[in-house]
This record gives sequence, C-alpha cells and structure tokens, in this order.
Amino acid sequence: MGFKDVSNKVDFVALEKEMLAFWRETGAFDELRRLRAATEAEHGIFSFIDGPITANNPMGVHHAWGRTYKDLYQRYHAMQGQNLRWQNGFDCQGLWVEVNAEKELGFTSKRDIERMGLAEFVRFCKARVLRYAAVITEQTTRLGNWMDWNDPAVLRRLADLLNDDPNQVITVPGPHGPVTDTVEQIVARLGMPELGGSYFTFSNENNYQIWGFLKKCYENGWVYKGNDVMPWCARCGTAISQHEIVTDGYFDVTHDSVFVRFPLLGRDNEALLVWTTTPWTLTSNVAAAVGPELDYVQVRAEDGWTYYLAEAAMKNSLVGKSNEVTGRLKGADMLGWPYSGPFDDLPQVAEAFAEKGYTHRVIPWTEVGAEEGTGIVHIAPGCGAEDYMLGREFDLPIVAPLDENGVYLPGFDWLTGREVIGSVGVPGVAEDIFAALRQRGFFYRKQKYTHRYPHCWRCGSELVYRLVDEWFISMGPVYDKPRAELTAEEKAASLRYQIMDRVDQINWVPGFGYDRELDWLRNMHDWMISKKRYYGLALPIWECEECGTFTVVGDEHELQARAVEGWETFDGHTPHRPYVDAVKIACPNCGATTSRISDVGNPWLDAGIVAFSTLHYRTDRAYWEKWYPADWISESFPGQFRNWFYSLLAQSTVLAEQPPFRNLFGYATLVAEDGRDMHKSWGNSIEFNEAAEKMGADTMRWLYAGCKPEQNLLFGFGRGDETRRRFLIPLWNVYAFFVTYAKADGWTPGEELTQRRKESQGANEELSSLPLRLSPFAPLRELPPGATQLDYWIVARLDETTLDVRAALDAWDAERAVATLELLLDDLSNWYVRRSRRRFWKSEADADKAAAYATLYHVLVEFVKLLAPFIPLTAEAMYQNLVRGVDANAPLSVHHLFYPQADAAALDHRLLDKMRLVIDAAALGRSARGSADVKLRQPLARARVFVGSEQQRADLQELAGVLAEEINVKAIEIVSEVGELVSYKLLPNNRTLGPKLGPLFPAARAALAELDAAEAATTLLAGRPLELAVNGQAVTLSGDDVLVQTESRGGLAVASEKGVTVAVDPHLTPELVQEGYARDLVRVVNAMRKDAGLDISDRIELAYNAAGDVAAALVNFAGFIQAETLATRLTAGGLDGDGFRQQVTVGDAPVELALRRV
RNA sequence: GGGCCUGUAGCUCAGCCGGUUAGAGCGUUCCUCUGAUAAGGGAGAGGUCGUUGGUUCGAGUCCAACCAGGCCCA
Repeated sequence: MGFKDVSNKVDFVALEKEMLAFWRETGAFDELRRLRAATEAEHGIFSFIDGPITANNPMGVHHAWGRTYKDLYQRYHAMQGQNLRWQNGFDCQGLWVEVNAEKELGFTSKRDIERMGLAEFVRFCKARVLRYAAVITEQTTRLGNWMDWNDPAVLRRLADLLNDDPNQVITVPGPHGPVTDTVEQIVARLGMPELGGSYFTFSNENNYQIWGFLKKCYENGWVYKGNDVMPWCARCGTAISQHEIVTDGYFDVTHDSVFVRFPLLGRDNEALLVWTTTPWTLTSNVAAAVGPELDYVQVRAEDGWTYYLAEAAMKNSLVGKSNEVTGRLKGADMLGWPYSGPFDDLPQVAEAFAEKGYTHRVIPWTEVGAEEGTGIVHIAPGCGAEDYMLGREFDLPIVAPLDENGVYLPGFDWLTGREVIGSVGVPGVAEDIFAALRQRGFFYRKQKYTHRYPHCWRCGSELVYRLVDEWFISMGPVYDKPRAELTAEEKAASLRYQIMDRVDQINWVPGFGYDRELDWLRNMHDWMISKKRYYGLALPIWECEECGTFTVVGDEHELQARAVEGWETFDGHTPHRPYVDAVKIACPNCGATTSRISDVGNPWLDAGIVAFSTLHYRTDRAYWEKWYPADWISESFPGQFRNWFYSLLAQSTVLAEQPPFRNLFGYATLVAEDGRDMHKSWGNSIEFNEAAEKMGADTMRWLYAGCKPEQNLLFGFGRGDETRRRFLIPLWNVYAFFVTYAKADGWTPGEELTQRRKESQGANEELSSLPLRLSPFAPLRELPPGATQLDYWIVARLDETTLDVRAALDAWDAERAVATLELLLDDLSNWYVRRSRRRFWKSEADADKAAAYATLYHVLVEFVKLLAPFIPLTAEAMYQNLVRGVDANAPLSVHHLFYPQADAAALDHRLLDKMRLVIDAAALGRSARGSADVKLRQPLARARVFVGSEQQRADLQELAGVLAEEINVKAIEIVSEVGELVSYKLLPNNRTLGPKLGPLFPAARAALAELDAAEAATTLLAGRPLELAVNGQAVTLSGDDVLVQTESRGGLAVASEKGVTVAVDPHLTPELVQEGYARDLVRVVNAMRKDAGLDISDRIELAYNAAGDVAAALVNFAGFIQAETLATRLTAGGLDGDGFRQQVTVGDAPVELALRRV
C-alpha cells in the first residue's frame, strides 16, 4: 500500500477515461445514492428539476456549459449529505422532432407524412428520440455528470423494438422488479418509479398531466378558440412563429410589386393609387389606409385618370411626364371615401361584404408613411398580421383565401384550387393576377422590388400570411395601474398577475431575470397552445360540429368514461395521434358525437408540466409535496423567459398556486472564440465529442464554471489551452511534486491523519453504526510539532478559501468560487511549495520535514474535496491515489465525502495579512530589480522597505529573512520615512478643491506646481497648512487638499504599490559578483545533471576550466557549489576518462565543466 | 415602428456620487526564475474611451443628436 507514481506529463483525457471506467465498474454513483438515502434524515434534501434537453440531435458544447452547472451544484449538495432525485430529462415532442424525422426520411412536404401514415410516423419520431437520448446520455456521461438515466443500450434496443412492432410484449428489469408490457407502453412509462431513469416528455404521465392542467384552465373559463393571421409555410402546412422567423428566416428577395388603381365610387375616373408587394392578397382587399397627418395630392395623370397619393410618393410612383397636381389634402380629408375593389365579383368577397353591409373604404392608420409605395396602403385582414389588427379595430370583414397548403379555397372562382406561391412545375398566381388586373382596368404599373421577406426556416419556402383557427389560454386583462393597487377580484380574473406574484417569490440569479420575466408577463398575449401538426401532445379538446360547443377531457379515466365510440381502437395506445383521434365523446350541450380537434400541443406545455409529472403529482401526493417546489433550476436565459420558465410558472400557478422553484440560475449564450455564433459553415463550430476528446471534460468544466454567467461565453480550443495551463497543470504539478517526494521518502499519512478523516467523514463500513457528521472545523488545528509559520499560513489560506467557496456556491456564484480556488492554487504552488521545497528534498527526516509532508498532504486532500464538484474526474484520480492509495478502508469515491468546512472565528487574520505583505513586498522587490536590470540570481547588498503602519513594520521585521531570500539581498532595512527612498510630487485634491475654488481652480493648480515639492510635503506631513497666492487672492491648503505622491528617485531601483515601497541597492562589489557567478554555476551544473540523466540524489565529481572572477568564485564558494550540486569533489582542470562535458558562459567568460556520477 | 442594453488596448472585459497619470486578463516583445512545473515572476510596447455638440474649474462618467451592434415587443 502506498502512493502510485505520478507523471508530471499527464494525459488528462486518458486519465478521465480511466476514472469514467472506474466509476462504471465500481457503481460509484449507485453507492452515492445509497449513502445519501441514509444521510437524508439528518441533512435533508436538495430538489433539482432538470430542464429537459431536446433529444433530437447530439448535444452541443453549449449544452455542456449548462450541464456543468447542473452537475456542479448537484454534487455540491450531495457533499453536504443531502439526498437528491438526480433525474435527467428529455424533451421529446413537437415540431423540432418532426422536422428532423422528415429530414431523416427524405420527406419534402406534409403530404409525405400522410402517405406514410400517422401511426408509423409517430412511432418513427419516438424511436428517433430514444436514439438521440442514448447519444446525449453517453455524451453527458463523458462530461463527468452523475444523473439517473437509462443505459443507452437499452434505449437503442427499445427504439429498434418500437420500429419493429410496438405491440409486442416484453419484460424489462426495473428497480422494484421486472415490468412486462407492450413496447409502446414500456417506452411511455420510462422515468416512472417502476422503471426509473430519465424522464421523457412523451410519457403517458406527462401527456395526461397536461390534460389535467388544460382541464383546470377550461373549468376556469380560460381556454378559447380564436383566430389569428399567422406567418404560414404552405409546404410544411404549418404556422411559423414570429420568433422562428426573426431568428432564421429573413432573406432579400425580389418580387414584382404592383401599383393598382382603386376607383372611387361616385367620381369619374378618380382613383386611389395603391401599391403592394403581394399581388395575391388583392383578392382579399377590404380597405385602404392613409396616414391622417400625411400630405396627399390629387394628380391628373397622362393616362386620363385622376389619382390620389402621398405627395412624397409621387416621384417613385407615377410614370410619364405630364402629370399635373390639381389639388392638395391631408390624409384625414380622405377618410371614409368608398371605392371599388379589383375582385369584388368573387363569391367569397361578395359574401363577406354582404354579411357586414360593407363597402371598401379609406381608413386611418398612423403607421402609414410615404417612403415606400404610394402612401395609401392596401389592407387585407385575411392576409396580413397588421391588416388583421386593423380589421379588428374597425370591424372590417375578413376574406381569408388560402387553405393550409397555400391553395385558394372554394369561393374564389377561377383562382380556386390554384397554389398561391407555386412550387416545382406549378406556377404561382402572380402573373394571372396581373393579367386580371389589366383586363379589369385596375392595373397601373409593375415594379421590381427587393425587400427582406420571411421564409420558412425549415424548408426555405416563402411564407404567406394566413388566417387560422388556433386554441388559446387567456392570460387575462392588463390593468392600467400598479400591481400593488389591484383588487382581489381583478387578480382572480387575470392569470398574468397571479403568475407575477409567484415570480416575486423566486430568487432570480442574475437579478435582471426577475425584471425580464415580469416584463414578459406584462406584455404577453394569450398563450397559443395549438399547432397544426402530427406528433405531439394530443390536445384534449373535443369540439361539436353541430352546436360549436367544445369540452376538455382531464385524463385517461375521464376519456374512457365519456367515450361513446372508438375506445377499442385507442385502448392500449399512448395518447398520441392517430389512435386518440378515434375516440368520440358526446357533446355535453347537444349530445351529438364529437371528435377531437386535430391539433397537437405547444411543446412548452410538455416541458412546463414536469414539476408535476416527474414528481408523481397524480399518483403519490406525499412524494410531490416532499420534492416540490424545486430548490433550484438552471437554464440558458435567452428564450426561456417566454418558454420554459414561463410555462413552469403558468402551470404551477394554475395547478398549485405556488412558485415551482425557489432559485433560478440563468446564463447567457455560448459563442465561438471569435465572438460569432457557432456555425458549421463558418468553420468555427466545435462539436461536443471533439471538445471532450481534445480538451478534456474537466478543462471544459473549469472554463465553464469560471466564466461570467450573465455574459456570452467565448468557447474554443484557445480558451481551453489557457484554462488547462492556468489551473489544471499547476494543480497536477503540486500533486506530482508531493507524490514524488513522499514516495522517495516512504512517507505516508500517520494514523492520526487517517483517524481524523474517518471521524469526520464516516467511512463506508461505519455507516450503519456511526452517526455521520460534517467534517469538523479546523481539522489541522493541531499541526504536528515542527510545523512552521508557513505551514500554519497555508492551512489558514485553505480554511479561508473553504469559507469563501462555500459562501459563493451557496449564492450560486460558481465564478467567484473558481476565482477563489485559483488564488489558493497560486499561493500553494508559487509560495508554499516553492518556499518549502528544500524541506522536502533535504536528506534528514526531522520534525520539520514531517510537518511539511503532513501539511501539504492535508491541504492537497482538502483541496481535492473542494474541487470535486467542479472537476470530478481529475479530483477523483487524485483522491484515489492520495487517500485510497494509502487507506483501503477510505470511502470508494471522493464524491462520497462531505464538503470541507472551516471555522470563520478561528481564522488567523494576522498571519494571513503578514504573509500577504511579504508576498507583495517580494513582488515589488523583483520589480525594482527588474527596473535596475539586475537579474535575480545576482545577490545584492541590501533592500530598503517602507511600510505605513507600526504593525506592518513589525511583521516585515519578523519575516525579513524570507523577503531577503526571495529577492536575493543580503539585508533588509525597514525605514519609517519614505522620503529616503523617493521624491515627492504634489497634486491638488480635485475632489475637495474643485468645489472650494471653482473657476480659480486652474490657477491654484498652477501655483501648487510652482512650489518646492519636498519642502511643501514636509510642511503638510507635519500637519501645517500651505499658504498660496492665487490671482492675488490668498488661498490656504490643508493636508486634505493636497495629495502628496511619491515617485521613484532617478537612478534608484524602486517599486511601490498600495503603501509599500521597496528599494534595492544595485551597487555590486566583487564579492557579490563572485557569489552571483557561484549561483550561475550551480544552475548550470544542475541543468547538466538533468541532461546527463542523473537521479536527484546521485552524487557527482565535478571538474572545471575557468579563469578570472569565475575561477575565484569556484574557489571561494566551493562549499556552496558542492552542497547545491551534490558534488563530492570539485577540482580545477579536466576529468579523466568518461564524463559529461559542457562549455558554458558565466558572466562574460567561457567555462568548461565536466561531471561524472560517483 | 416602440422600448431596453452595449460601444474603453490586437482580443475579452473592469472603470464608484463627474476629480490625480483610464485599468485587468489574454496575446505580443524583452528580461528573469526553475531538480514539481508543458508552469511561474518582472518590465515594455499597445488607447482620438463609437462620432459630433453641450453642461462644468474639470467629462470615459452627466445631457442631446447621430452612427454601429445586440435584445425584447409590435
């Protein structure tokens, strides 16, 4: 039993894979779950709900960012003894999945899906989800995460079986015994208690629970059927949300725009001149909008017509030379003018107008401008979003021409059955519309027009705007008064305000999340929950064709009870199309047989219900009450305020009248290292697998955990290299240093160290008998005899760091935790280990050495525990060697331990301040040497140091030896008068003098500059005021009014910062020069030893040929050189026989050196 | 179109209630340390603080307009 060798040339990626294999083989995660089930009684639970990741494609490096936070905080809380659910989640339904399934199947339109058959298509989508769930599970495992998820091999097998025959009956193992069911039902029960593993939003439980939510909304009267004009893709046969267009959909295209005349009724040859880029919408023209404040003109044109149009639009709109302005008017003057439309003969148009007793007329719209078109805007409420809004405002008729495939509906005469946009081999209607306009005398002219036009982000088709029926949940009114003044009735009538009250109860990190969510809730429209697609939540709405009544079904039992036909078809299937569509129920109003609406649900319903469905709300209310609300959730900010966060909040508010989570941690967007979005085509995209293989998971995690969450994260291999170099390599080096010497010395932690650990952690076998406690305070309160101030200091630094890291993680501030841990490593590596090196490599095994080992071991082990949630794989590797390598009874994994604690009251601040002062002074000393251009190996006679307080002078005096060694001077002189080291400079204190002097200020500043600085400084430092004559006025300046600054005196090597000033004396004597040469020689010889492949402890014979001061140094400092190079003999002249020889330069002189092992 | 945010070194970002000579990290150049270190330390170069105007003794900071980019809403 003992430490294993540690190479300082570590392959982190290979190491990570070893640890992953170790976890797999030992069942370390299952063991942790058992341990935490046992510690729950004492330490409670930490409830985390995993925001479901879409199981649609492999995960990306941006997911790894979020998943790092999730794993970090879960591990941190598990290390406090808390029990967790650990459940991973997959988002499984909706358009994203359909789109990718279509791509995989090579489909080009919605018709292809119908040809395949809905049942088979839905099954295909589910299988695809299972396959990518397997991929993402493997990737997240590689990232080092511990979660409760399914074996990827099982998921793949289920996918195969599902595609093979979903009705075959299989038996699979579950945590409480085998489960037998059809493949379709086994898949639908994944994540349930009897099967365990990840939750899947396509599960029966998830779908039926949403039914329950919708039922409650329905009972509250919030569900309604509405319509809207939506951007629509005719090829995909679906509405495209505004958001989808904004993200991906606008491209420049050139269309034939057209100028049309709308003849005014009751006037001869007078017409409105109107312009449109979408000629097909002219069939649905209802009104013409003008800007009421805009200037319009009446123009007699050369074609004989008299046109009305905006004055500013004349140049762009009219053709010909002899157009004559015959009148001027405001838009407001034209309101109400009736006109005839170009396609009033179409049956649909005639019918819609007749119903409302309406004729085309001019309406006002403040948005109308004259920059484009004619300043008179064609309004078709059935074909445009803004048109629709205006239509509602003015109660206009609606002429909706298109079906879901972009084909003209019946009632449009010669257009009926025509595709509006056209497709391969099928022309659109634009040319025919132009021809009809010409024939009817409405055509004025065409114009090519290039504009940004929305396209389908999936298939690239141009979108049309189409009037559609959709289903909504009402968000309730927005009241025009502060929230605090709302009455209970007003609140009860408005879901949005009820949700806002939940938002108040949540801790949002970063804080601006709170404002963003409230802003969204204030502005959001009713929630559109329907989508005209195939694979997704079957909306449980049955609508009566006879009387128009609709009803909502709350769960599967209610469905069965109310079914009047089709239950046999559905029985045994999941609530997906097409089977659920077979079930008919009786209309509660008229008794007619009704069918389910064909729409599927908005996928955010699926994700937002998980606070209920995964916590067994319907089946085990006690369990739900235990784990709800979640203590913490985390997701990327952009989008989620209106998506997952919103959906969780809305559903929780309705179902439980509680916030679904207590703390929300959000983070920004991951972009490439060049600051741009990652795009495959831009060549700046990095796939997760590639990153993990090249960079290593822990490097990624440390990078992620350390970045500012509210800012976009720049991710790439450069940042990865930097992260590894800054933290992981130095950490490993300290560890390798310790192990190397501990092995060489045969040192192992003493009984009292392992015993203390056992007491604090509770080793596995003691679980049943010993009460577990968190690790005790100040475990190294009693350092071994022989411990030095340095040992006490690094332990104090460890404790200080422990306190700070805990505080940071408790506030969800991983960034600060990382920064704190990096500072500890810096102090450990660049001060403690560097200053302690000789204690480890000296040959005598005394108390000093034992103390050094005990201290460094303790700090390393605790450090590893602190790091475990951040870099779980590297920490595990170090733990296995440092702890389990010497104690077979230690807990299996570092992740089974408790997180370190420290006692804030016991922290030795005096010691910490003292050492920090020396560290800072040493840095200044090195800086001062650098400015005098004297290298560190050259000893200097003395350094003088000024510090402000008595305490600091005493501290420095005490540690003067350390400082002298660090900056390689023979003596440290502590001075109480900074003037000995520097010269003074006087600056006005603008803050006090500005307000006091006002305009006199510049002159006073000039006068101050004229004074003798040293003399004035002396006066001020003595507490006396300065008298100045400024522009004939006497001005008195007190000590507060003048800033006395110091500058290094010319020629002196001085550096100064934060009240500490260090000056080194650069003067060299021959003795100092020789000693410098001696140190050069030691350095050179030791380098030769390394090159010659000698062991650290090998003794050598050393011979030289040198002259002058170098030769003198070899004689005068022979003892020093021999001791430092382990040379038993040092002789002038050559070395007989074989030896390792080298010609080097010391000072300016050539030296020949030869050495040989003895 | 409305609202909000951002613009500071080659890159990523700090910069308080307006106040001294605008900082840090990375990169870069030079120097240096090193028998744990593929690390570390020091110094230098690098800035019209988006533009223009204003307020003020004094503006990166406050005000106005504009330019560029982003986000949210329409």
